[in-house]
Amino acid sequence: MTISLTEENYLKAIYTLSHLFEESEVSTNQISDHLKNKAATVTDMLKRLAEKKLINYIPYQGVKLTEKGKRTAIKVIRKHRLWEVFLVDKLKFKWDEVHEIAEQLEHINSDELIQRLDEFLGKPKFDPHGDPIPDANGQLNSVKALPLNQHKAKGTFIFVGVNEHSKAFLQHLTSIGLKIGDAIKVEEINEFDNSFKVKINKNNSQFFSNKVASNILVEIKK
Amino acid sequence: MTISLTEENYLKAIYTLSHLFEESEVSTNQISDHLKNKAATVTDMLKRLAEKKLINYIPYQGVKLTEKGKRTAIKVIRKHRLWEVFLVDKLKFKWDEVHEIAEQLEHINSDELIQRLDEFLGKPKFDPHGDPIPDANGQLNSVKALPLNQHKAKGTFIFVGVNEHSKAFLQHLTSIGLKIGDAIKVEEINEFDNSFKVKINKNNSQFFSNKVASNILVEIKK
DNA sequence: AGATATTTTTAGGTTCGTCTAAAAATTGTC
DNA sequence: GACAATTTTTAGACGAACCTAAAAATATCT
Repeated sequence: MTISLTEENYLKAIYTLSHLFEESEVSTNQISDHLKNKAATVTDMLKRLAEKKLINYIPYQGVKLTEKGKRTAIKVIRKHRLWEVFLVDKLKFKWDEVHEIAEQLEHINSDELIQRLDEFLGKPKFDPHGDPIPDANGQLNSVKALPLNQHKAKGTFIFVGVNEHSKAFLQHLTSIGLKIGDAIKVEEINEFDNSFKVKINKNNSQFFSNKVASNILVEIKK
Repeated sequence: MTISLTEENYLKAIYTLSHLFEESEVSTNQISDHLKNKAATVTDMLKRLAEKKLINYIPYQGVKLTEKGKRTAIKVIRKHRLWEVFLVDKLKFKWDEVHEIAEQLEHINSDELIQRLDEFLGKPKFDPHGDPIPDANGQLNSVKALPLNQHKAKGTFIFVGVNEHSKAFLQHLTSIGLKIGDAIKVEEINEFDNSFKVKINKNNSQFFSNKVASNILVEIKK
């Protein structure tokens, strides 16, 4: 059974949406917003994916991926993230330039290719935005870092990833001089708007709105 | 105006077929054989390509690429060959394993990607089968090497490319120990069947049927 | 609980890329 | 030059992936 490029994109969308908080059912409208398709179009596709046993679909009740659907989605995500590493590490693209190209490359079909690409890149564990890369068996580094704004106390953190992948946000981080791996020392938390005054790598003072802080994933520095 | 993956494949097919001998018109049946589609399907597509000014099409008379069509076809060929170099040089695929994957990769759409890939690979002039890679302006190294069987005299040649890209043929060449760049010394030409007795790199004696010799492109060794 | 608002599905239509069967044009032959 | 063979096009159909408009189911609000 073959899975079309479009079907792969639906599976990926369902996977992503179902993991936004804890694992949950996904509604037709959520998918339609995410993929910018009409809800009627989504319903059509959900029926076909259910036919193919890639999702469990009960009309009006939302959908969940089956094991098979989940495997397919994770494989696409693996490919996407590996290609992003290739584009940044080998072709020297900036981290805000690779998403659209990886959206195309993720659909290239060849297990051998992915295996060799993975080796060529040194079996990376994270993509350029800090997102974990599933291994060949679909295992994902499950420890999810928390957004900076959920840490309610001052302290020093390591910037390990982003929650938002838009060009605008990524370019903003670049422009203030923040990259994956940098240290972020929280010096003040403003109660009234939950904004943060921080120092990046000891010498670069910056101000983060709560919105920015909510999209910066950090680990506590040991 | 966007050109679909399918349209790109038709343009590439027309380009390839029109350059088999000297530049010539291509018939509906030639395309239908090459792409393994029915002639009726080809006719439909030719009408659409003509609409888009990618080909000149006169019913019953065959087709020719317009300048625009030619540019598009050459770009796809450039991408195909660059990706083949990537697969062989960087990912260590064998030369007989890369065609199908490159058929997919050739449709990835990003000028920036191709430019950077070209640089990453060291701006190669030939792909792993010895086919010339068009430059960014679509210029092709026009000096076409001749098949070994068209040289009617003994002498020493350099193996620079193949006329036939099937897995079976490429594996055959590998199995007899012949690779691009090797010297081929013609020691005998048999008149009755135009077969060749040769020596590869001074110590490897081989026998080439005319069919094999017709698919091996060589230059005279200086 | 009943009325209203929202979400989701159904019904019917479009374009792309394919097909088969039949008709038309071109080519080859005597 | 007429008839046969071959090539090509036309006509009509189908599945995939989208759409709009309308109907049905579910959720919300007093």
